[in-house]
Amino acid sequence: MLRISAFRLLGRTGASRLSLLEDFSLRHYSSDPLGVQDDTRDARAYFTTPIFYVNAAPHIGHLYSAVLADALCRYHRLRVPSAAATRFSTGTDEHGLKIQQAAAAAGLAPSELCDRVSAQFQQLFREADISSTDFIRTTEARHRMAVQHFWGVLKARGLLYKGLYEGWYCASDECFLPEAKVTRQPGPSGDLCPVSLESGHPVSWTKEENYIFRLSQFREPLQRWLRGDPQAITPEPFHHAVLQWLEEELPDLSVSRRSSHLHWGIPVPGDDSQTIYVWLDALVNYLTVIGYPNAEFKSWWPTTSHIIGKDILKFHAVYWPALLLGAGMSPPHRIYVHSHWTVCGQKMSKSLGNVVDPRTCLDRYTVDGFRYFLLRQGVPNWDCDYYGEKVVKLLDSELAFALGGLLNRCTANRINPSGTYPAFCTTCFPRSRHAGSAAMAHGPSRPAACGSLPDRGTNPHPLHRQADSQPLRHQGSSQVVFY
RNA sequence: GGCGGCGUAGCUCAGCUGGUCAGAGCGGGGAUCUCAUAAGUCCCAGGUCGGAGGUUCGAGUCCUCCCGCCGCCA
Repeated sequence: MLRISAFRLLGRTGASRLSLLEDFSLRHYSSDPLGVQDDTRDARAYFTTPIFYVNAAPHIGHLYSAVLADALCRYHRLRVPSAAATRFSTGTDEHGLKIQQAAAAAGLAPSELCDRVSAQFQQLFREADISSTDFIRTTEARHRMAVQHFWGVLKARGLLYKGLYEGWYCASDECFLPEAKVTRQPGPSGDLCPVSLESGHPVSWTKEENYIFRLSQFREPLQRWLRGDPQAITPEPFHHAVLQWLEEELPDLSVSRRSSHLHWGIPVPGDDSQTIYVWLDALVNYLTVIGYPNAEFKSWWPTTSHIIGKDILKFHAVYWPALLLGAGMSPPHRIYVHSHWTVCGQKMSKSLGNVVDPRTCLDRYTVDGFRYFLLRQGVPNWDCDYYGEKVVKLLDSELAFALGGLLNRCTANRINPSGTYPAFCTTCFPRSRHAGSAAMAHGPSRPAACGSLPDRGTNPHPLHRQADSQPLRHQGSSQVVFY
């Protein structure tokens, strides 16, 4: 879809904004992978990525979420150009036992660790040209206030109660587990130790008093919400998956932990012995950003679209809507779910050593190139596979040869001696923060602007590299490339 | 074991709500251009739409059974 629309944009002379938007609305691209049929057209829209846990450096899955959200956001801006109509939030999730433990291991205060890793995410998103309007960190004061207020609302509505929880608890995963999800493995001393069936992390029998959220009460309202809005969660298989979860028993949710064990978080209002469960804490960020609990947030909620990975579907499609209903609010307008990227057919993992550094990709394939690849080759419904050759071939074929070839022909002196070009529509191509973006080039200045682009010198296949092991070379040459 | 999702050209995927008896990109084969970055343009081959039944005037699309993969529950 991007190719076609880019083609059309380039081909048009003096395209007005209105006719352009009309054109878009008239076209029927059934290949649109996200099923974006924005039925709240001309309304303001608020897009969010998940907030990313700062226990590790960002990977391409994080970037993929951000790029998807960015694309949706930019698309909405094209439809509704007013600066006040679109809002896009991303950020970092900075509370939790893992952060607490990782910081201790590194000899840092948790806040120092958070500052470092959050900065990495911010840097990545800047480099990737993610046009978010907000970046939130759950350690901010406004967030603490929002969460505590939200808690107070739930409490006032009788949806929280103190309960004694007894069961297996996994500190690493920060969750309680039913017996069925626990297995035994040989421990260091040879005896069998209980571990999580999923993660393999140790679990221990825990008996403690926590605050419990009456999640079970929302099983039917959640079902009604989803059945009443088949588009609430897309793609459709994920909608089905959530409905299936709701066919089963939905037990109440423990939403706090002992402060003596977990102190890096937000204390329960009026009870310092308990810390608010990190997922409740994290999910409220979506409200914090838009001003909750001040009344202003209502102008952005619920016209909200969450872009999430499938691994956190349950939190966003079951717990979060239930919490919102409990607090007297509507669930989000849309939840767009994407799958994961594998690398050469294998899941990324540190132990395999195949984690792909997104900043390396942005450098190697250019920012727009890698963004294009993620959007063009990504299929939300399925896990998609990344390998260097695939990226290179796609960019060569579609950007360099097809689109780039068109540009070069149009700008060649033999073909266009007067150097006359249509002006770029600035609505469609807002000034990029990246120097050298071809979109900046218009009119006679194009050659000069494009001259700053990486060129291919004498190498006929500049992006053809063996298994993304060699970086693109920049050579001094008068020839330019569209990227 | 129960429930749910998925299975479309060599590869990656569109094909939503039954109706030009299936398309795109890549890959493959052929032709052509030499203007522009040794690239472009055009044409072609390639599909038991997992298998078998059924409903229907008509099914990739609906129903049943079977096979395979994935997920949830037990």
